[in-house]
Amino acid sequence: MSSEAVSILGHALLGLLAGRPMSGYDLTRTFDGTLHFVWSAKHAQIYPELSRLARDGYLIQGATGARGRKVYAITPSGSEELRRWLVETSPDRSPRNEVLLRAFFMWSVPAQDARAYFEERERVARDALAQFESIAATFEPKTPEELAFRIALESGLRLTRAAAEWAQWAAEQYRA
Amino acid sequence: MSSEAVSILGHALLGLLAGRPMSGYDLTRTFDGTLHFVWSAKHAQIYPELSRLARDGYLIQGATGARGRKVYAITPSGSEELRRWLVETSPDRSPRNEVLLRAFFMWSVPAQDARAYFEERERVARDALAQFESIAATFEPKTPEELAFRIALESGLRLTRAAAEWAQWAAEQYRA
DNA sequence: GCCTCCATGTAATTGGTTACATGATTCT
DNA sequence: AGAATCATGTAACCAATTACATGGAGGC
Repeated sequence: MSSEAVSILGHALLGLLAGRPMSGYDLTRTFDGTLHFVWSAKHAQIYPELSRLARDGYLIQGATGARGRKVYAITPSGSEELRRWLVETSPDRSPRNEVLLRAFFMWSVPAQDARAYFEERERVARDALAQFESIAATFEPKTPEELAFRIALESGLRLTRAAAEWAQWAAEQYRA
Repeated sequence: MSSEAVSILGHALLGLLAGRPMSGYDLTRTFDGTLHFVWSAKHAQIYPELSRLARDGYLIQGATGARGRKVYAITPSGSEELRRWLVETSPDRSPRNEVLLRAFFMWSVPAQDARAYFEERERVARDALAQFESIAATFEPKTPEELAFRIALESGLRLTRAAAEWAQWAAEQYRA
């Protein structure tokens, strides 16, 4: 077992596999797709982490399929570790925000360049917002998993809308 | 000179030193204070990065003061690199969001625990919001630097308010 | 004299990305 | 036959945190 501490990525993998058994390849595509705006991970980080979680008893690896495909499933010990993380610990990471960091230093460039920066930020936010809105328009959650997805989507809608409005307001502060 | 690529932290240091010359110790305290919600860095990362920036000609180190204090100032080459970063490149980091990642997996715990999670998120957001509001109440920007700070603060106000409202809404979705 | 804060640095480790490397299956 | 996709893994490197290590200056 040799239980080492589980990283955030490890917990993310447990969370995804709590839904259904998947391979490293499937998980990699999930990070590229659904989870793109939430967390990211490359296969080079995922495969070794799966090995570790299996070694420590949080996952079991089923029979190897075609093309060497390895499907992992969560164990009771893995479910318990996921639960413990979700209900007994809190997020404490100070989230780094590069958009805001740059905003801090915009006084050092011509007002015209600063304005262009915030206008571009607004455009990017409005594009993302349109994407979120089109998903939300046709999505009616029916399962607990789908409700959780809808809640995450709602965060995207609200925070991205706020970000777009902020960027617009900021651009106006640099008007000549 | 040996110009290597400058990291985001390197650009953050250039941005701070564009305001006024400072020591590594001063910069460390700035990351702990004003920049706490925007970017973080420990002295163990800052000191070697300052050496690198000085080696590559972006900074110059003035005379060593009391207790070995080393004050760095930005050079014309450093100012140009800061400008280039701000106006000719864009933020591309996919921001990781642990709060949202956990929300994704909340279907797997009892509704009561999920509700408690979002209620706690709301509390944390409202506390931060109150802090931002009290700063904003008495702050009237007079210099370009202060305007940039006010714009960053406005982001804090708007995004944190949206986060609090989202968390409240999410908690309601898990009502019995 | 002792405590706190100022001040700098390195070493060890973890987390994450890019690059390297290989091979099977399916589609055209 | 060739291309795209499925599928896994390792090595090298960069970014970031934690721990280790040292010493000066000022206040009590």
